[in-house]
Amino acid sequence: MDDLERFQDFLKAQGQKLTQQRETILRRIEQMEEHFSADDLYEVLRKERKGISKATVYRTLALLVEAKLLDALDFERGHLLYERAHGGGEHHDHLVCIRCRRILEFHNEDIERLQEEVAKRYDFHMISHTHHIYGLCGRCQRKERGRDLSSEEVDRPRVRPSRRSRPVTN
Amino acid sequence: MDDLERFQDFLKAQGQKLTQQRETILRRIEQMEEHFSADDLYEVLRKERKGISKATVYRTLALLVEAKLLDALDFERGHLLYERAHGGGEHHDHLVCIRCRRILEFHNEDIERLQEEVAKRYDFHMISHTHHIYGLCGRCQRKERGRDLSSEEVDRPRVRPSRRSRPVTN
DNA sequence: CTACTTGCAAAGCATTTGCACACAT
DNA sequence: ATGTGTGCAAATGCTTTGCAAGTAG
Repeated sequence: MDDLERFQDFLKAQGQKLTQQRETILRRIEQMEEHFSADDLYEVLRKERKGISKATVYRTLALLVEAKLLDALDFERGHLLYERAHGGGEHHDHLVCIRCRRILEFHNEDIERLQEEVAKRYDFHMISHTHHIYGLCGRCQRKERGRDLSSEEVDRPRVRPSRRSRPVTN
Repeated sequence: MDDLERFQDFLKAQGQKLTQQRETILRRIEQMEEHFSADDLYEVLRKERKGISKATVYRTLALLVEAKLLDALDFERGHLLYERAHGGGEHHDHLVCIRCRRILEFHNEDIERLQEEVAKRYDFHMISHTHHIYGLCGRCQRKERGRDLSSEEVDRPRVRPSRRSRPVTN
């Protein structure tokens, strides 16, 4: 059972339809890079003359998240990023390079377990979590060599966005 | 040395001024609840007839974050929340109740250590991190008793925001 | 058939910005 | 004085929505 069937089942289950646009979008997503924004996807479709509106892109992405075929991630203030869902499998978290915006994934069983304990200690029923580590990836550390890494520009990303490179928040 | 002095020093260091508005805002923040949005603060000031514009509220919050007197948090898609910075002290993370929006704080040294290891393993220079656990606080779990907790309404917060209660993303 | 979808343009929201005026130092 | 800061309103950027027309089942 592939994603398309899964999507169709999901849609049928709520009396919704598998349209041309929805199918096109699902297929195109299979070839997107790991993390993409609604606009990234819209641009790709537009360049390929698929004639799908931005509204439909947004609506379909939301459906795919509901169908658990995509996960929505929220590291960049101002817009969501999507990634293919690792089908019920292992959860993963992210290392986000604040310089080049590259995103690495990690999974650590010990951390997963410890956070369960934390939740229990607070009488908290954990449903999901996000764990983002912000910093410089290997490549960017090397580029930074010589520059002052502790300067606020890196160490304290500002809240006031610079529109070019988004700030990192806690 | 209190926050006001610290802020003044920070401002002076960059040739900026401590204005009436900035002082009023700083003082008012000391009486805000733990986590507040720019708009929460603006509303309070407006009700108290302080005559401070929204633009100034935003500009001042950004300054306070730069001055490390506030931290900006980003759990809710669409707007930032601020909290008083725990002066250089111990970092903490958050448990966010998706039902009542209450936010609890936690600190776990083991997790902190493990994530350092993860970063190292990926040749990543960690600068900051965020770790948010979403779920139901004890109070809301009890209220939920009898309802179907695994229903998508709770288990799979949708991307499509309901405008009233914001969705949770990963 | 007929309810669900789409495209378009307009609306929303939180936040930022341009500008003329006001104010700390 | 003079460079900063402020209020206002307009601009942004991403995302959602209303509505008339199109389409899947």
